[in-house]
Amino acid sequence: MAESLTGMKRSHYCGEVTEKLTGQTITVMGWVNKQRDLPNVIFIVLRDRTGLVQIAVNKDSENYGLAKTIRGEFVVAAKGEVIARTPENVNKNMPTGAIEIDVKELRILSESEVPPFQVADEGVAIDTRLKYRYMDLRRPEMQRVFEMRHKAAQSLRKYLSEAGFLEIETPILINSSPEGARDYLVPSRTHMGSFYALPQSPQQMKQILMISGFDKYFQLARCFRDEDLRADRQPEFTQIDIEMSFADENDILQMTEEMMTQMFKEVLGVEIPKNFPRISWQESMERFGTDKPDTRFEMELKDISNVVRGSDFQVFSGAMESGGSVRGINAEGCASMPRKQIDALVEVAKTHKAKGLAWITLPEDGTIKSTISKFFTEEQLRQIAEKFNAKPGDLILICADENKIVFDALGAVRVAVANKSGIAFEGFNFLWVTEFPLLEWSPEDERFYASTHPFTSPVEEDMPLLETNPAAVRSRSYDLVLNGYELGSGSVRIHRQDMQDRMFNFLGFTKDSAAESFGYFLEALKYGVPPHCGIGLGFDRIIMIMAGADSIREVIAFPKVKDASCPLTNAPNEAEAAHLEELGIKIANG
RNA sequence: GGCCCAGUAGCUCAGUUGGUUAGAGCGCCGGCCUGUCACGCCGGAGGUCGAGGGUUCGAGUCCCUUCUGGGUCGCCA
Repeated sequence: MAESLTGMKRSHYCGEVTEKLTGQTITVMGWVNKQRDLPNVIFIVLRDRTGLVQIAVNKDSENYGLAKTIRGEFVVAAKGEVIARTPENVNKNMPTGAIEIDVKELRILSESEVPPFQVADEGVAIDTRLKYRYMDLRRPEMQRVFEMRHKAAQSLRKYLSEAGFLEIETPILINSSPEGARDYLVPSRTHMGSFYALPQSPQQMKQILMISGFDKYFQLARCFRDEDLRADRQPEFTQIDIEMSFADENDILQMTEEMMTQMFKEVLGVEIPKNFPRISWQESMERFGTDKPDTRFEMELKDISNVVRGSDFQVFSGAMESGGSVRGINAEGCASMPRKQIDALVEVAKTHKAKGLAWITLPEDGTIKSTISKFFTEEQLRQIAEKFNAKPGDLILICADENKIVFDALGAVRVAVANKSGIAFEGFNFLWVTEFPLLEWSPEDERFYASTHPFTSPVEEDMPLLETNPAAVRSRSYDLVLNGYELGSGSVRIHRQDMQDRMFNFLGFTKDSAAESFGYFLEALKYGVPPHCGIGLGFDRIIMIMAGADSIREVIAFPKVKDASCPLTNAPNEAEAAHLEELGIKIANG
């Protein structure tokens, strides 16, 4: 039977019991990691969040009978003397392996049914782990992750506080915003038929805080987006949300760099080189085919449009005639890649709407082979290879199409090749990608939308293009990228009413529709707005990369699965009829 | 919404060309074992092969549908 705690007080964590405590009487409490029942003694290995320690109950002990009944995952309190083990009995695989606790008093604080899986097990399926997340989280590696997460949050708070930022909470129940991700809606009881929305980010509230005079703000803000999940995307996540006034992009970038390097140093002990590289969005696309390049390896894209111009190969000439381009990458040392693997790369390209890939191989014997040798002489092929600085043993993969498709396809193929060819991915390569296009054309709606949000400041000198070539207008925006992941983005905001009006006007808002969507915000813009800018960084994603995890679920205590449900709580669940009625809600097809 | 992958004991998995009573390791239960530490030894329990339908003399295995999970495209200001 489980007993109460009365009279026992934990004096040490399991992992803290070292040889220095030899001879002392201590009390530890924890979960039973393992029980070994030998003829004359029962060993129990206790676990808490600091580690493991072995306790021993001898056959002649009054606690022996109780110890016999102890099973895995029982919660146990043990008081006893720390004993130094004899040299031959030291367990070198355990940090506390030089000692054990000779139990004088033993209590079962709580019993456990046979657990669905063993805490020590590795490779348990994710849905099982999440259903019994409390068991899963007992695993030492999970405990380390959340310890790290905590340290990271502490480091950020310390840095920002010392830099003069104030942590201010913003509401979770806000208005739905017309652009951007799908909002989670919350029905209002007091305003039947009206809904709150959960924030996708505290964007407008933090800008209002700038208008309010809190010139440096931050928050570890919970954000919500009702969109499909990915390995690095959850519907509910934490953002390091920052905004500062009387500052421009240089201030934000420099501050963020300091904050991140300090955090990596404090949490991982890793020195990140100062001055993160900065490249424009345009350059990023042309060199890497993506706006979030993994720069731990090169394999950059090369434009060979000029080399193949005028060729008889319809795929190439057609792409260029319609304004596209012919580009490729050099998969170094991949000339002997099996056909099957190349086909897999072609499939990757096709996923991104490319019609296919052409390739040129340079076998070690100095010859040159290609899928397009029908259309090009050997000299022309060598000319192309030259463009890629290709040498014997290399494989060149080429894509021709409209630019967006070429970039998307080759960007994805570049990563796929890197994954396949066993390139060592080491270190933490931060970089800034700046000057994203301000606007994005939507073919379905036949109009431009703000690429980020409608408060992003354009690059001043591009403003005239708003009327002539809107797609070419750059924004004063910046993304922080780490190892191929977008950690977050930010921008200099529009702080002048006239420019904000011009943007809304361009985006097709009428005075009324703008007022309806952003009324309070537009109103606030009338009363003195400091120049300001900010950034939002995905905290979970940063921790994922720091922890070396391949899924964001590994660093969120209670994450959602693919369909945005929670295997532990079974959220979401159906509402009571009475509750719905109170809210004035009828479920269609119910 | 599309595409790809997986689903066999509590957990992780094997199961050949469609062929006898579906296996292993761990875990669990019982017994034994003079200090183990991934303790060891012996024995035992435990299965709707995700579900439903079909083909077949015969289906874990082939086909269809469906469910669950993972990845991804769309989507994600």
